[in-house]
Amino acid sequence: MVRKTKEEAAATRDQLLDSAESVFFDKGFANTTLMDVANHAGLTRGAIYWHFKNKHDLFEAMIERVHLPIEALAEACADENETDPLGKFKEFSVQLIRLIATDKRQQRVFSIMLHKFEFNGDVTQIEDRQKVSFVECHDRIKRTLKNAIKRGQLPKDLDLDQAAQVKHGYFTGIVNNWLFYPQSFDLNAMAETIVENYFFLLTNSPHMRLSQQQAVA
Amino acid sequence: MVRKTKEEAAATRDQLLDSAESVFFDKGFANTTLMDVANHAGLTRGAIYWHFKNKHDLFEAMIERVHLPIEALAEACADENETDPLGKFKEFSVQLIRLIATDKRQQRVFSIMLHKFEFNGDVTQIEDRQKVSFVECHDRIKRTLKNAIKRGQLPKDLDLDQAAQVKHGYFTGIVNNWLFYPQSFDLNAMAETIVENYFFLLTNSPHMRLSQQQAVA
DNA sequence: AGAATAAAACATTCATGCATGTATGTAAAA
DNA sequence: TTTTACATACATGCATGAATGTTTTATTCT
Repeated sequence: MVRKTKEEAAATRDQLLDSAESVFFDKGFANTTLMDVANHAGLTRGAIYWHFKNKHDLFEAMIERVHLPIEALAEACADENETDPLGKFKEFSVQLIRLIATDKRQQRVFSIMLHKFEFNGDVTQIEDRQKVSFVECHDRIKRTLKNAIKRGQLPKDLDLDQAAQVKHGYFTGIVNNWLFYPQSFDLNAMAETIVENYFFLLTNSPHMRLSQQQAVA
Repeated sequence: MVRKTKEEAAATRDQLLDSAESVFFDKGFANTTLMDVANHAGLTRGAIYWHFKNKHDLFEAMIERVHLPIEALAEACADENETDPLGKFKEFSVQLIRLIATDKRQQRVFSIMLHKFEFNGDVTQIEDRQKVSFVECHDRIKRTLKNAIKRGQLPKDLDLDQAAQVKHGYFTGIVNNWLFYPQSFDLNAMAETIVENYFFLLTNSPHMRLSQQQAVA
């Protein structure tokens, strides 16, 4: 039983990615063998080396599979022509938290990224990719907030950079903690409150505004 | 040149811990060899196996060295007899961020914990230790806030659990992001603003309060 | 249309290197 | 003389990557 058709081959590839998610989540990235992944899929290492260049290539493919659709959603919030950027942003933020809180696949992949994978000196490709996402995310938030200011939804002297930094840190921090210790609180139930608190800061906190000197400069 | 005196042996142990910090930070935990650590210290693996049980034991010792003093400071904030718990808490929070922002050793160790080490199924000891710290930290924050409420520094209907969760997530999230990408913003400069924003939420955000039903129950 | 050929989609086998743990050696301190 | 504080040497296992094998599908030639 070799040489499947194109669709069967694609299914095999997905199987391998599913296995990678499962095994990386259970054993951690560095600690899992490609044989582990292959066995879990009922295949051999030969299949992995056919579909992917190596272990890191497999990892990147696994990340991309869940990362791309989320990025598309986030990008929609940052659209200049969006007439309710703040509302859209708020809605997206709650949805994303809820998604992570309920979808097993998202939980596994995010958990792997945050707690079951380590950055080491020689594999800069993955770290670089993460940094690009990091910067893009920060930029997207800033564009969204800028549009919200333009449309009078947020104060004009809002410190955009800080607001973006706080949003990114605050949200990922809470998700990070929950993924590390899911029993510690109910993420799904807290989703709205978490988001509301951030937007409360945006509109009300004097510490989120540009200082006089910064505003002048 | 063997058989040093007690003090020299202790110095060797510290050297090994220093090397571990440096090499783990550069190459990641899983990717570094005990020979790497030994070589960096100008010693051999024999020295490591004398002072530590194995690689994980070395790791835990490295963590404890920076963890213990910080925990002691945090515990002081949670003291019931503290007359200004909120002020102490705020001061400590700023100091901790500043410490991480300026002290190279703290940066390395925290960075290793957050980005250069992964949890794998078989080594539950380290993960369990982290979870204990996690719960202790959460409990400490709650005790501190409770004392602050008792002394009229915070509203009585503050949602303690949520406030603790937000604090932990928000702070570690921002530090996490900065350690991952230090060039992205100036953590030291932002320290006070970060903290002020959290305390603004504590005293002003309606979403940080217990809902009527929760308050009754 | 049927045969021949190529190429896809894996499985199997092989060679290599390297990290770990342990066992043993050794010199100085107690 | 024993024990400490390491260094050196050894045995083991295992994961990787590449090489080769195998079968079926797709393509081309006649």
